[in-house]
Amino acid sequence: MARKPLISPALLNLMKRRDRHAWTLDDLRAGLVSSGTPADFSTIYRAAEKLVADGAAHKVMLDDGRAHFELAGAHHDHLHCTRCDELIAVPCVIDHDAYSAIETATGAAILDHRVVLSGLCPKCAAAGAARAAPR
Amino acid sequence: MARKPLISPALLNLMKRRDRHAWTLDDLRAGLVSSGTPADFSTIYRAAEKLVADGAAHKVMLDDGRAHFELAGAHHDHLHCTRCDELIAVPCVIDHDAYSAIETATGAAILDHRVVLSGLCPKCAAAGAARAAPR
DNA sequence: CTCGATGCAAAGGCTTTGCAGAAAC
DNA sequence: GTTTCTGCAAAGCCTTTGCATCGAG
Repeated sequence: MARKPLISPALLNLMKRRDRHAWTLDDLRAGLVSSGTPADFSTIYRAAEKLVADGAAHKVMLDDGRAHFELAGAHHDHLHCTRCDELIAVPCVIDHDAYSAIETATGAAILDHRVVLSGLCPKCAAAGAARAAPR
Repeated sequence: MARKPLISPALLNLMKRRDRHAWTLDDLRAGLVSSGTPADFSTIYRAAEKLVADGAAHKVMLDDGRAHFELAGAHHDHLHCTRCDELIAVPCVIDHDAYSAIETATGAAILDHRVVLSGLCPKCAAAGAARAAPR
């Protein structure tokens, strides 16, 4: 080894924050800046990819075409708020009976799944009930 | 109105083919070429977006960072084959009890969901059983 | 000196838009 | 003439990579 990594641990630390579950590269950079350790996109990108490769984080691609990184942990699904655009973790909603039924019926080998619910997060749903939902 | 659309109907026709469920812009262009109606990316893009806007098609973003278009129809989920890279339609695997439980528990307003199972499609699973799964 | 981490800058891949020409009315 | 579809070309947005540098061992 040759040089002590500064960004990777800073990223891990950042991603532990509870006010956000998933981070785009932009989010990560902004977070690093505000925590006093600004870094280049390429550095953040490489560090984030490394976390994914090491299994410490997951990469989720949303319909906005951007990658969202999150800490690895207990399996969960996602709720993408169409109003505030945040990605929130929710319990798994997969019906495992249907799941395995597909495998036996079709012969497919399902290794993993990814669910993204879309709608309003609790915060926006509450706000939307009073005001009016855009879009 | 002023000019008769050539590409939109050709797209719809193409997407009805049963040998493929979801189409990237590249797939669509290749399909149009082989059906004798080649078109520009921008034209295809605009026609596809129009189909989506009209509700005739859906746009699904996968982890490869590319948009996949499919005809709108009965709700279904997806299986993304990690070997042949195709996107296959499978029955819905959502547990609607868990689904609504989240809504009541968190106050979120879930409008839609998107599931992408990943693994081997039946064809590749069969092939993989004999040979050996790469990746 | 050697090797990994970092920043800068440029390249890539796919999507999206601006503009002008062509076709239907 | 007016409107809309189309192709060409260029711009954009993010992601990804090449290269030189820096710093710890």
